[in-house]
Amino acid sequence: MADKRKDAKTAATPALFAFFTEVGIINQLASALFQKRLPDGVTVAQFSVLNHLIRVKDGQTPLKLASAFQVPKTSMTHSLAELERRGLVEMRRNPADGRSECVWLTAAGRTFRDEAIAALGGDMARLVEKIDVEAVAQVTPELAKVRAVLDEDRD
Amino acid sequence: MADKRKDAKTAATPALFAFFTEVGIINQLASALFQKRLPDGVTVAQFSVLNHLIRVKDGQTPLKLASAFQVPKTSMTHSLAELERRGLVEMRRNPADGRSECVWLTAAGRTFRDEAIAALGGDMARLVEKIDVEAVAQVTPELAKVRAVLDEDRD
DNA sequence: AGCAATTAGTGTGATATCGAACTTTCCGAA
DNA sequence: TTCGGAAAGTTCGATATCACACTAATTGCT
Repeated sequence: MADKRKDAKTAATPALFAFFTEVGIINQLASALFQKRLPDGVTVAQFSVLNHLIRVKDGQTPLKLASAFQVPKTSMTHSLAELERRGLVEMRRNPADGRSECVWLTAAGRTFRDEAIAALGGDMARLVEKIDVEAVAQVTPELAKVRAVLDEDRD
Repeated sequence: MADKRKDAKTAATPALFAFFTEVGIINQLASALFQKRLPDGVTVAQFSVLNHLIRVKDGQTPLKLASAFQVPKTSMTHSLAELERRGLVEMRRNPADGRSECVWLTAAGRTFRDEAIAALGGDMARLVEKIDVEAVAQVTPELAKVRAVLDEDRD
């Protein structure tokens, strides 16, 4: 019985690996597509931060964001500095902790995010023609589950 | 009718965007996890090239690989130089075209790839406990379809 | 054959990302 | 309260990635 379970697990690994491989490729292609639509010097990474602040919540500390994105804090510092330089986010003192700051979205930041998504409209419309959106919508919750597991598993 | 179809498409865009967002996060977390298991200076990008050469076929030109990964050829040159420095791939003249070279896996390259995947064994076993692998295996073909569409759509 | 246009790859300089060491601030224990 | 350790950011140096310009080789057209 234990053997049988172990075999099932061993057999499961390639399935997981194949899954992650597909995810990786899709991400690569989608990111490249997205990158083309973003204005001049804005990175997908920078947009992702902006998007995260809207999707989840703004007012977070840089370290919290670095942890959320699983990147070193130095990288986050850099991204945030660029976003701030563009006036898309604002750094304010953390009233609860003098060591840290909080990242707040500006009105320009929210507008920028909306416009960036809108700029994808043409691509999305084209893809919708070829992709079974309903099927995609159905698998998304399963992806969210996997994401939650990975998110909880790390560190 | 036309309006209805257009509405359906407009409504589909957020669904697609949500899907890509999940894919992006999963990729980020999985890559970070993978990166930790790779020996010293090997990047996920380099491993991906190695994996691609095995999954698809070796003997391809650097430009073909750059196109496959949607990265500039200069980046691919760099990755390949590093892989060659480590003796994981081998560059040979292209008998059919004097301008280009072909990338071939070495025995060490194949071994390296297998060991890298084996090094993930512990993580995979842990994840298998928490992830519904059967569900994941079922969505993978759908991901492959999306990947194929994106792959065909570009350029 | 000869020449223009195309293609494969490299060299260079700029930016992104990263790890390690350092500064400042906070927290908890004596 | 004071001091040692932990935590948040920054600075710095190294590597990865990228865009642009260039060289070398091939292809196609006449």
